[in-house]
Amino acid sequence: MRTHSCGELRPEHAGTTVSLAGWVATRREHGEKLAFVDLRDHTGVTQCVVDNSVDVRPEFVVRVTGTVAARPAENVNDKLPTGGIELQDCVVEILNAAEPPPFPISERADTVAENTRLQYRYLDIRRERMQRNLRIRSAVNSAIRRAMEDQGFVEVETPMLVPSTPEGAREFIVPSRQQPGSFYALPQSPQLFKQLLMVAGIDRYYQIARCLRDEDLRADRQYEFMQLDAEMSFASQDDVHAAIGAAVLAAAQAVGQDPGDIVKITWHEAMNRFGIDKPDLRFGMELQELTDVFASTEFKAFAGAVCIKGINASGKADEYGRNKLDQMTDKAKKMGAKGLVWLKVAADGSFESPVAKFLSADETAALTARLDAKPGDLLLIVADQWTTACEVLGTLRNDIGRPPVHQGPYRYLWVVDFPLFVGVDEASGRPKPGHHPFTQPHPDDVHLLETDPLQVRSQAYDLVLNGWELGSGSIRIHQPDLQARIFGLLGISQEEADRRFGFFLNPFKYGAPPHGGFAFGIDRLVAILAGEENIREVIAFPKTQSGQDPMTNAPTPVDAKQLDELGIRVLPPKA
RNA sequence: GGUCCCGUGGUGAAGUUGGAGUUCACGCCGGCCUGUCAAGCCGGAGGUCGCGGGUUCGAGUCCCGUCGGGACCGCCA
Repeated sequence: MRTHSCGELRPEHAGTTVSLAGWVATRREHGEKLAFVDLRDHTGVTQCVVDNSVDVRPEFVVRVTGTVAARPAENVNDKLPTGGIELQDCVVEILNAAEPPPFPISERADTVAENTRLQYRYLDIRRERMQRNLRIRSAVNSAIRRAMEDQGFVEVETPMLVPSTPEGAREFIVPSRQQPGSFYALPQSPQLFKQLLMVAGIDRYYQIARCLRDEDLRADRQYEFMQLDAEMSFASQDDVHAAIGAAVLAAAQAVGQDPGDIVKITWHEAMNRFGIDKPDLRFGMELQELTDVFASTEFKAFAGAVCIKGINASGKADEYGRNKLDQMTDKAKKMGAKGLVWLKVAADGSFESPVAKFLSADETAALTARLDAKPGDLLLIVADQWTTACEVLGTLRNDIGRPPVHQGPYRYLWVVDFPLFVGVDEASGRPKPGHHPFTQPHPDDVHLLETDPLQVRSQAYDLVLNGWELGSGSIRIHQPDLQARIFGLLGISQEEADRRFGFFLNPFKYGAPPHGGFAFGIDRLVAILAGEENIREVIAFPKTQSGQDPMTNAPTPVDAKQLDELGIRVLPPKA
C-alpha cells in the first residue's frame, strides 16, 4: 500500500516514484491548478504538490503516489526533516473522508481542556506528543524486559482475580457468580504470589504487572498502573539494587539518557539532610544542624529544644514578603511545629527578623557561619522534636526550591535502612509496620524488637527520582519464628495470622529460601523520561480525577439482570 | 472527607466598580489566488456565558447550591 513513511524521504530519493499513506495535516490552496497537501503519519510530514481540484481536507485518510523531487534552494523548508523534497505529479486516492476534528491534531491542542482530549483520545493520540510518549513507553518496557531476561529473571504472570486482603490500599472488588456473596479482589500488587514463586524455586521472577488500587487519583496516581515487579532468591539488598539498577539504566538508555550513578543514602541521612524520605537531589538548601549553636541560648523558643535545624533559602529574602512568610508559618504549625523562625540577611550581614534581638552576638555569628548566610538570603529555623523539625523544613525546602519533576538533570537514589515501624497505632498501642509485616529487620537491630521497636531498622528501601518515589522493596522474612515475633509485636495472634495470611504463610514451612524484591512504577518513570509532569500523558486511556473515562463513560450502571445473577442489590443513593 | 483554581461559538482566550447588540484569534463554510509550508486576501455561518436558584430596574460579572475538570491534603501497608 505504501513504499515509504511520511518522515523518511530525502533529496537522495529524488526521481523515484513512491507511495505514501497517512492523514492530511494541512492544505494550502494557490489557485485553480495548485495546492500543497501535507501528508502525516507517525514518522513525520511530507509535502505533496497536487491539483487544486483534489478535494481532500484535514484528517482525510489518503494514499498519494508521486515522484520525489528535490526542492530548489529557495523552497527548502528547514523546519521539516523532509523539507528538502516534495512529491510531484501526485495521484491522490481517498481511503476515507473525515469530519473536521474537535481540536487541531497538532501541538496547538496542548492547551485544549484535558477532558476534551480524553473524550477524543483516539484523536489526541494521533498527535506527535502522544505518539512520542507511547513509543517511549514501549521502548522502556522492552528495554526493561530485556535487562531482566539478561539477568536471568523469568517472567511469570500472576492472577488478576485474587482473594481480598484487608491490609494496605482499598481494593477493587469483583463479585463471584458461582459463589454469590463472595468476591474476588483485583491485585494491589502481585506481592504474595511473587514470594510464593521464590518458595517454588523460580529463583528470579519478574513481571511488568498491572496493579489496581481504589484510592483517590493524583497527577502521579491512577487506579490502574504498571509496575516492574521483581523478586530474587538468595539475594542481599545490594543484589536487588544492582538488578533493578540495571533495569533503570536500560530504561534510561532506551530514550537516550544516562541515569548516572544511583546514589545510596540511609533513611536517617535523608531525613537529616533533606527532611523527607524521597529527597530531590537536584538542588541544595540542605537542612543544617543548629542545636549546638543554641545550646545555652536566652531565646525562649529555642531554649531546651531537642532539635534545632535550619535551611538557607539563598537569595530568596526579597521574594518572600510578610504574607508568604505568614503562610509558611501556618503550614509549619499545621504540620505540628510550634512555630517557624525566619531571618532575612540584610546588606550589612545583620538579620532582619522579629526574633533577631533575642539572639546573642555569638549565636548570630555561628548561625551565619553554619548556614553560610549572605546578604539577600532567607533563613528558616525550626526547633522541635527531631522528626517534626526535619519534616517541616523538608516540606519548606521542596516548596521553595523544587523544580518541576521532569526538569533535568535526573538524580536517582536508593534510600535504605527505613525504620521497621513508623509510629504507634493510637487505638492498640502497637507499632505500625513501615513497609509491610513481612519485611526483614536489619540484622544488627533484631535484638531491639521487643525492647525498643521504633529504633529497629528494616531491610526496606525506596528508589527515588527527582523527588518522586519510583518504587520500594525489601528483603522478606523467610523464618517462621521471626515472622511470629513480628506478628506478636503487631498484636496479630497465631489464629488471626493463619486466617488472614494462611495461604501465604503455610508454604513457608516447606523450605522458603531467603529472598527479597522490588517493584517500581513504570508510569512514573516513563513520565519523567518523557518530560511529562503527569502520568496521564503517558497512558493511552487514563481516568480523570473522579475515576471516569470521558471516552467510554465508564463506570456505568449495569442491568438488573446482571446484578440478579450475582446476588447483588444496589442501595438507593444517600439523601 | 477537606482546601484552592477553572468552566464564555468546534478550539483557545478577552470581557473593567453589575449597564446598550458578548469581543478576538484559530478552525469551519463559500469565493479569489501558480510556490506555499500554521500560506494570503474577501465574505459568511456558528453562543442555553456548565446547570439550578437568589439578589437587582438590570447578572457572563455578585451570592447560594449543584455538575464537570484540575492541583493539593487526608488516603495510597
